[in-house]
Amino acid sequence: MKIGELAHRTGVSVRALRYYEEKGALRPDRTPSGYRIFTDSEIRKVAHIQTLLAAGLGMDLIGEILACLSGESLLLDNCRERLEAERRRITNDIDQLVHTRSLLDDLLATTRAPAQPNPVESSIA
Amino acid sequence: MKIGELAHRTGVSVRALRYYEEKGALRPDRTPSGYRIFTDSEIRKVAHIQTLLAAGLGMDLIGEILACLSGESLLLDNCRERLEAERRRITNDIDQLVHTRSLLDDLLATTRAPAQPNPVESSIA
DNA sequence: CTAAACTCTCACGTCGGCGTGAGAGTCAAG
DNA sequence: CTTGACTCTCACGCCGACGTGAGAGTTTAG
Repeated sequence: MKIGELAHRTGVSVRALRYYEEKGALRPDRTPSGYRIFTDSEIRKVAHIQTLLAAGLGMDLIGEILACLSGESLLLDNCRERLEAERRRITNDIDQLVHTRSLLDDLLATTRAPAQPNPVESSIA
Repeated sequence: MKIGELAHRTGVSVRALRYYEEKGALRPDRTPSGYRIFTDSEIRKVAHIQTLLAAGLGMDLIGEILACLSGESLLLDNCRERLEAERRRITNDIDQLVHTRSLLDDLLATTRAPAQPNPVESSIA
């Protein structure tokens, strides 16, 4: 498929897709005239990129990761260390967010407290 | 205390403290000559600002929150709604991060799996 | 064959949370 | 009174993930 369709099917802008390629996260083929051609599997990759971006990883690292994965699996040890570092950072972020959420709860509670039925928490809380 | 000491005691740069004031999150007095004068309680406020920033809230909202709190408690309903929206966003972010973390675990596992002792998870996991 | 719809490659604009001088006033120590 | 450490107010710089034209070629429907 061409870039417009991929954009439509992933909900990601054309510009963003080109940017992902620029960073090495996507490696589409080209038609003789220069148009990018993507396969269905790229849809999943785009979803992964979005997920990793949302988790705070930079495109440079994501590019390396996807390059390792699609090129030929088995990441360089170098790359593994960076991934493990990111994993630790994410765990810290989670703890931090949980803490911050209770801070917000305090703010919301101490300023007024209308009766509230149990609001069904995050799957983890 | 003056801004340099507050910076030293909070670990936040002088520039950042001035920026927080500019956004209405801090409201220091001034000496006749124009120097900002902070009280000890500002130390806690700065910590809160850092926490909220790390959780992804913008300085504009943080400014409103701290203004409400320090001015006189009881947030405007308007402000409460925004806080509750942020709370929901944070819960979503947490779920998202937990999901992303397991994605990273998959990546790290499927590419190689050396014996690993239990690495002690986040307090919540 | 033509016009609309897509796509291509530059390349500059944006936004937020500060960093980093520039130039000038202020305060404490000797 | 001077010197050096702080502080003040502009105001431009930075970085990352795109947005947004500009100008030009490609493809497809009628």
